[in-house]
Amino acid sequence: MKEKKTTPITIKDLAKELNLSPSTISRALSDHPKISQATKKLVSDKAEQSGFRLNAIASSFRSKKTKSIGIIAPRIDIDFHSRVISGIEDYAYKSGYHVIIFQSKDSYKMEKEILQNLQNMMVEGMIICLAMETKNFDHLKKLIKTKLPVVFYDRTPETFDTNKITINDFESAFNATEHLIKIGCKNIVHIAGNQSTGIFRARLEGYKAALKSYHLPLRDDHIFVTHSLSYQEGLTCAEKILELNPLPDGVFCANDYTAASVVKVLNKRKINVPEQVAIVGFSDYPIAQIIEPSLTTINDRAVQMGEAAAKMLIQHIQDQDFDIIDHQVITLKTELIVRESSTRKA
Amino acid sequence: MKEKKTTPITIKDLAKELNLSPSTISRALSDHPKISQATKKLVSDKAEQSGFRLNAIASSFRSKKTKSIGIIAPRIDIDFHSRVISGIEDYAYKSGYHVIIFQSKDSYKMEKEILQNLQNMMVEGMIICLAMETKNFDHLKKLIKTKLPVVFYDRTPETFDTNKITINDFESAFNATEHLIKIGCKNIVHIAGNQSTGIFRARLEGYKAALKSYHLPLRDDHIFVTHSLSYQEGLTCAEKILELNPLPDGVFCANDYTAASVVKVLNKRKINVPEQVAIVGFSDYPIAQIIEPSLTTINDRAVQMGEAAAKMLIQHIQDQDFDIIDHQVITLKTELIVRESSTRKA
DNA sequence: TTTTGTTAGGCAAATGTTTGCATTAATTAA
DNA sequence: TTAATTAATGCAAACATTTGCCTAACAAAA
Repeated sequence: MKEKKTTPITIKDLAKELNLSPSTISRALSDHPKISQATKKLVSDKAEQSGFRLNAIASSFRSKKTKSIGIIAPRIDIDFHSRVISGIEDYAYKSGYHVIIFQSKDSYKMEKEILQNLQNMMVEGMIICLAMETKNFDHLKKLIKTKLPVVFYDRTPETFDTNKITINDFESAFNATEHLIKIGCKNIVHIAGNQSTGIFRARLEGYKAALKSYHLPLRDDHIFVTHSLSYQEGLTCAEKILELNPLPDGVFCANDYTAASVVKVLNKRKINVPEQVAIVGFSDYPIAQIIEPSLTTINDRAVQMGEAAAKMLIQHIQDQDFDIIDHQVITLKTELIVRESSTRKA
Repeated sequence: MKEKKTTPITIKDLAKELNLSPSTISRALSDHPKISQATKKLVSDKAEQSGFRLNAIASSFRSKKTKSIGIIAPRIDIDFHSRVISGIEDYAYKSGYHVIIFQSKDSYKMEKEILQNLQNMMVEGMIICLAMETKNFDHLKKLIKTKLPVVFYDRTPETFDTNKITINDFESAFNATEHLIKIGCKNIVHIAGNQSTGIFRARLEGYKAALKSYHLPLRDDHIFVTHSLSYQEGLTCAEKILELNPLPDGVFCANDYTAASVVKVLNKRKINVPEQVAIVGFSDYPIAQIIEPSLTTINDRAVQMGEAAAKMLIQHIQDQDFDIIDHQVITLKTELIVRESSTRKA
């Protein structure tokens, strides 16, 4: 029953068959300039015809180039991350790299463990979004000291300088809040994300700054801090918002899940969105277009963020000129997408 | 400016320092029974203290075990796939494997190309969801002939037998339709997926079978076949449904995006869901809970599908007993989740 | 004492490719 | 004709680890 494992054809086999040396085969296969066109054709034809495949492991072993990059994301079944990763994979594939993906599940322990694995695997670079639990950055600093190219996205280290791709969360939040003010809101609530994470602090600050700059009062009971901006937490916040007196006339949420929850609860209570309460979310998740009324939100450029991260990383891997760069920070433009939830009749 | 590249510590270095042979170090590190506890401790302490890391590439090269599995999905920024992949990664990680991910973008050409790459990389197994374009299965048959363990999920080959994990699309669709019938619908429309794909054909058949088994007439103009079940296509279908005379009293959609579109359009036209038209979707995407009214749908077990695929694959990789198995098919139970869009007042 | 067995570890080959350097053949300049 | 140059290819080492087989040392059995 047991079939004999067919041993794969190697470069040596080809060499023997063609009466050439292994080195010539190797060079012909990688289009080396010192090999004649005739020989190259000979080799590639033979390779094709005999079903030869280059052993990538042996090749990596010898050349020290694995053509692989590691990704650590908190999880991949979240719209934002799956889009970033899609962008990374796209760009990487076009550049001849492949991606190895791990989920930290927002655990510090996992993050450290994965980092170890990835280094053993000799990836040529890494793209990382920090786990929420991560407060100690020693493992990351140590990693960077090894000179392995690393790029962080979205949730990035704050206590030291490194390569990052982010959006301007402060400004985006400012714009979102300003938009509410401009359509006439005077009493604006914010549903905030976990304050141990920089981007959510920045969004809160942006909200505050907008109020301040328009001389609107800042009320503590207008800020609702959640743990993970989940749909569930959004529902609870919405209930609490309804108890506020007077009822706010605008809500800026740090993501679209919570914003959608608020819309839903207000709809149920027959409170008109946007006339009575206008709502702005963050991230432009698919639901933003689908819910009724459709949701004004911030396009957070997830796919582009992935592409930019991959591009930056691969430049650092390949380009000599980048050796001189200590670290690089790219901030992507965001865009306020105005939809029904903040469009009041004139 | 250029820092000297610190050469990594190898097994040989450890051997020299401890006056042991490389083979002993290797065995100690992998907990070989023939090495004494004392030596193991010595070695692992020294390894720890000196920052040694085992070169996984060299190890793979020699042992022919890469501990990696390849995934080919149409895309990863779609809820269903990102959840499946999350399930795969989870299970694989626990079992000591890592995953390399590629997106075929539903292109046949890409699929073939990726397959080549993956084989060169010497992954120990592959998990594949077919590209929509793929009609010719030669590349896959050839792959399977190499004895490399492969598991397909969701969109699986139909012209030959192989390892698969699917749900019972026919039965799920039957149940969904039956549910509509049982709440009193007599005039049910189906929004179908691309009919070149087996699972969408099966869903259509399930719909038809349910009508038949309840002696309801089957009308051609009640079936709307879409290209990719997108939100946009859902909107167009919904408009066409409104032109039907009489207006249908139930809609079964092959996914939640189109279902959400229909809900949205009907809401806009002030047609009451579920009283006038009841709606059932498929897949239990996050939006299903968020839209108003919330959507009755089929839980398609995406995460479990990923876990099951990884489990099956890893068994085939590791377990001698599986050599005797030619192919294996697992069909997961689905679940009808009844929500507001099909709950009529008694 | 000799034989047998056991335990812990060493030797050296093997893995498939790449690459610096050497070599050969062919061409050109002198 | 010969030296110098160029083009095309070969040689052999190197990469870090694993593994089949061998051996030394010691203990137990005969």
